[in-house]
Amino acid sequence: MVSKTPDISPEMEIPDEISGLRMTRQRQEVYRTLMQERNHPTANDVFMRVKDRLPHISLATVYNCLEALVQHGIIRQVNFERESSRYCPNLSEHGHFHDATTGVIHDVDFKPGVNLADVLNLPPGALIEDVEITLRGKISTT
Amino acid sequence: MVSKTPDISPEMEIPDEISGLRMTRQRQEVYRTLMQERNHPTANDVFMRVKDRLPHISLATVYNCLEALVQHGIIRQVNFERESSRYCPNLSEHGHFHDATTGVIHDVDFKPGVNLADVLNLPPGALIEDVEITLRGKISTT
DNA sequence: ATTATAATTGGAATAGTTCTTGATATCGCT
DNA sequence: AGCGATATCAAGAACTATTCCAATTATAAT
Repeated sequence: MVSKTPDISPEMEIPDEISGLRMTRQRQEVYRTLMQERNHPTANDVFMRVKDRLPHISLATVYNCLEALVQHGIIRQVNFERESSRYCPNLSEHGHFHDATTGVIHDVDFKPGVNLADVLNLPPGALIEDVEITLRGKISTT
Repeated sequence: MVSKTPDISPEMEIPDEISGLRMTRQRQEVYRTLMQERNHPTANDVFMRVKDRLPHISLATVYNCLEALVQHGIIRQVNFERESSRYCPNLSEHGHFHDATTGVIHDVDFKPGVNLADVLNLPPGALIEDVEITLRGKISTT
């Protein structure tokens, strides 16, 4: 993984509120799962994982929690082609490299000092609000 | 639109075969539609448009045609978030800027000489096979 | 405590896309 | 041209990820 964020233990305290979002038990567990599983899990992955700790949670709730977390800028939603959305708690602006052989998704940071507007011919007046950079390919081990 | 490609008239000849793909009547019309409608139409948009010329065509066939064209590198499939896939015949490596106010999608070219590997911290050994760059934002008219 | 608001659940509904099956068309060969 | 093999098409059913809905439960505010 190119980009790192501090590890969170299974028992880590998660505050009652993050950026104005009330952290209910369900949201805490969803968020904790994302912090532990750094492999860009899908909503269903999260669901299965969280069920260990909250056996009564529903998939709809996981979707609700994920959406709330995304809405409040606490996590990011990542889409690959038409596959299920994936979620990651890495908030730094970054892209993703999808290794076609292993299926692993690697976070990809910008090199320091790089500005998208320097690299792309944007339409005049364009104000970027969100960037999604997705690469697919192989990793040569040789 | 930042990037341009030659216009194609409604009656334009389309060869019997493009890059090894047999161009059936249906594929021709689907392809022709994409060449005329440069607004990144969805499969359904294409379907409705093609029906004028081939009233018996089915949506499934449009999907089949689009997939065949994508598979053979004749067109590109573009995804925004979880919306319907869109298709474009602009083969040059480029990204897309989605204007949140108007809904218009602008092609965005790289500035000349830009290499992705110069800009991103790729995982070691990464061989990029496909790039998808999607920007969302507004265009200030002031 | 009581009321109001927000969150959760489970299941039903939706949308986009893919799959299936049988019919049609096209290709390669004689 | 005829014939079998292969590819394509059409129509609708099926599938999957996600969202919606209505009822219940939890939390916050007074």
